[in-house]
Amino acid sequence: MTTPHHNQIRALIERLARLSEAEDWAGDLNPAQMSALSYLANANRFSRAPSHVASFSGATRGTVSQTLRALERKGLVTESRSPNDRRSISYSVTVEGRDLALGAKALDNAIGSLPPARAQALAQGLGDILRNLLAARGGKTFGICRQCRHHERRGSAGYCHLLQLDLEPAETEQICHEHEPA
Amino acid sequence: MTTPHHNQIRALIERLARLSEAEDWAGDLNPAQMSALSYLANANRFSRAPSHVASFSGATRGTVSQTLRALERKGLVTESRSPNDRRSISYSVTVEGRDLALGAKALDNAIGSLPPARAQALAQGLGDILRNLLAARGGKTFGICRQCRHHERRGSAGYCHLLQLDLEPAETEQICHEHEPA
DNA sequence: CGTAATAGTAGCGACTCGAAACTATTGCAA
DNA sequence: TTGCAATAGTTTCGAGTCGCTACTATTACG
Repeated sequence: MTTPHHNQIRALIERLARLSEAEDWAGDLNPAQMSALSYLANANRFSRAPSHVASFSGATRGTVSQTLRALERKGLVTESRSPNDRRSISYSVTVEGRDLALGAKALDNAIGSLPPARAQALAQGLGDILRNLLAARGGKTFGICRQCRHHERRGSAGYCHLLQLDLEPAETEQICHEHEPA
Repeated sequence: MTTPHHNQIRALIERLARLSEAEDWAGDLNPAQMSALSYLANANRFSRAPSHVASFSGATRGTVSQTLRALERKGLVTESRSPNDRRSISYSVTVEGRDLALGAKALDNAIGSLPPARAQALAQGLGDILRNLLAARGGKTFGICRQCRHHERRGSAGYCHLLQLDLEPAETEQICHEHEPA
């Protein structure tokens, strides 16, 4: 029993994303690459493996593997194997990659014209939808470290009770694949 | 001057769309095909040409041409050439295509769980963003006939002052490529 | 009339997509 | 300790998207 409103909102979300992605092509990247690059630029050091990107984007590991190779060929990310677990790989974003990932897009400007109160309501509503969707499909939340159940604030820095690790101030603002809502 | 909030909202929109599109693949259609099919299922008889789909989705005519051929091979749309202008083509959605296009998606359920007031605010905010974005890139609005500047209501039916045509009741609820906000 | 604009198509190369089959490493249990 | 299962990532495949450029057909207009 979905009212016309639900279809309308879904249509809006998908059309906005499609128009926004049409812009990515101009910058020598396609949407999947931009999405992966943007994720890597905001993820902490425990969350930059191909499988994390796959889980975040809803794609398979095989597809993500190719996307990351494409990004590496373009000099936007570099791969580094872990000494602990020699199966796993962590990708780092280069300076060029960071510039590309953090650049402002036309959609940002369109959002920026909104009154702050409306933007606030929008962020909340979209956040609710995302949580509902992830709950339904059993996906991870990929939230910000600082807002995690396992996070303990220590001044400007922090501590993760799950990994039992001290966290630098910058790390507490990054995306973590272990994130769980408080 | 984009505040962190703008990036966050854009990230939410793109992630929601990406997760939603990941579902389309399961149903033998890819996101571009589903988007085109969904558009055609809701567009009026003046707005079902390849160039209209291209303008709506932000893709090129060449790309859309191939997408529509794929949909035709799958028996979801049929092409019909116009007797008036023999250059132009109008696509119609078959019964199978309509079932596929109008089926509910997981994202709809996630949206359906929102309180009506929040859903209302969401639809307004997203609509504002879309209008801003289209104004910036000079795109058409592709709104609903009934909400157009050229529309005159005549009982349950209507009249278009631009095309100087009588409109059947069902047509006044469809998407029109000539749509201009009131 | 002829030239310009419009509508759509064809072919190219790079890439995504899922699926399935594959290698290499690590974990665990008998 | 040995052996099997789970995990992490890659490879290959075919279908299809993507922008791009070059192309045909039709229509509009000066």
